[in-house]
Amino acid sequence: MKPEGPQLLILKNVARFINLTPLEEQKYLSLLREIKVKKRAFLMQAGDVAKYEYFITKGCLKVYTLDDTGAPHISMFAVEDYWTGDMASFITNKPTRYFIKATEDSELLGISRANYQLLFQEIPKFERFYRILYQRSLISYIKRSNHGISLSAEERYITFKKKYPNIVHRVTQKDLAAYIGITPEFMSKIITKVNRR
Amino acid sequence: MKPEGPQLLILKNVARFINLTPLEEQKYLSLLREIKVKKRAFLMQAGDVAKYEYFITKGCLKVYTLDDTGAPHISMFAVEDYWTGDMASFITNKPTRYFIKATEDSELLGISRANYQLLFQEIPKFERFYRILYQRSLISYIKRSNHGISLSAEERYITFKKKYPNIVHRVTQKDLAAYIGITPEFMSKIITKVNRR
DNA sequence: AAAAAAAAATGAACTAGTTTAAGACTTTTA
DNA sequence: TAAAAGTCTTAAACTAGTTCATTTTTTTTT
Repeated sequence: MKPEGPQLLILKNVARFINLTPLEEQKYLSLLREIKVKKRAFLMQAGDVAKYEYFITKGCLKVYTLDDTGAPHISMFAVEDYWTGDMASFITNKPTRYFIKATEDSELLGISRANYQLLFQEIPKFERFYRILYQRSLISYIKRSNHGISLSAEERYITFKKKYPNIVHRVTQKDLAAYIGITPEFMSKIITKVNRR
Repeated sequence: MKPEGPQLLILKNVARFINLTPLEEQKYLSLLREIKVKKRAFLMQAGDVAKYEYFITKGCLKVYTLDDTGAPHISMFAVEDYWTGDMASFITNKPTRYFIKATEDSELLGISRANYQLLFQEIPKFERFYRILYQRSLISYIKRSNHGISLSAEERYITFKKKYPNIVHRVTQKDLAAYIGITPEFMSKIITKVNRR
């Protein structure tokens, strides 16, 4: 049986950094599980232990925490061809503080902790794949953590818009505010101001 | 010849995630270069291409950028047993926007781009080492990028103090302010306020 | 050990971003 | 398709953090 649709997408993603033989591809796909979530459904909630790391093949999800006042802080929007999950919980087996909620009907491929570990034994090349994947994520999170601290809200909005032109229109302004780190009211003001130019 | 001092420290750091044979240890150490920098000297300046990734065996350094107003934003303090550098520049070979400056006389071990790549060929286990190292850094940068956006300056200071009790006293208040993302004046106020309790 | 330079403290006037509240608009549910 | 729930806008009063200016304290240089 030939891989298709979602499978092709994840194999292409992996092929950015490592070459797999057809046999290895089969093996890899066999370690993944297909998951579907309806809009507004949760993939994970605070208190859960993260059972999977996810690759998104369709849709959009938001990853967020709630602070002690109950206000949400979004740490990422995950769309097609992105990886997501709570790595800390996934590798330590401790409860997560994150929620992952679909903002559209979505489809994912999940790898369980057991299979993630098995993967490194069976196809050691995946150490390299994840080494490079994490290295790249690290670069962008280092940048984001600097931006969060050093840029104004307006600058952060403009940066986001430039970096993710495809995502801006797919999420609510409220969620965008929770990502940028400001109130929805101030987000509204910024957007009015920026678009006026 | 037996490894000692700085060499022992880096081998111990690596041994957290992978086991090396004595021969592999020798090979690894042969790919590293010892570097010393005096207090206030630069290891890297904006415009340079990052030639090395560094492991600190002694001292303290600050990694920072300057914004368009010339204000510094510190992205990390690197002390003994920490890894640092500008990974984006190191792997893409493009000029960095970072400065790395010693805040104390410091000693480091550096690995060049060529040797970094050679390392993965000669001792593939290092893919695993870096996979785990980057995975862990990623977890802490994701947290930091959320904190930068969602916590008040006072909360960020308290969090820093709790996480790096050994570093707080080693850096100036001004540098701490540039790390937390506030003015030195406001940092001074926060410290007075927090210590008053 | 003195002079110079940098860091820290303090305060007053300012600005970016929050809070609260209310009305208009859009999407979801029954 | 009407009602309910959530989202967006606007505005006034507020607060966290900045800016600018001055003095004191600490560190560095000679």
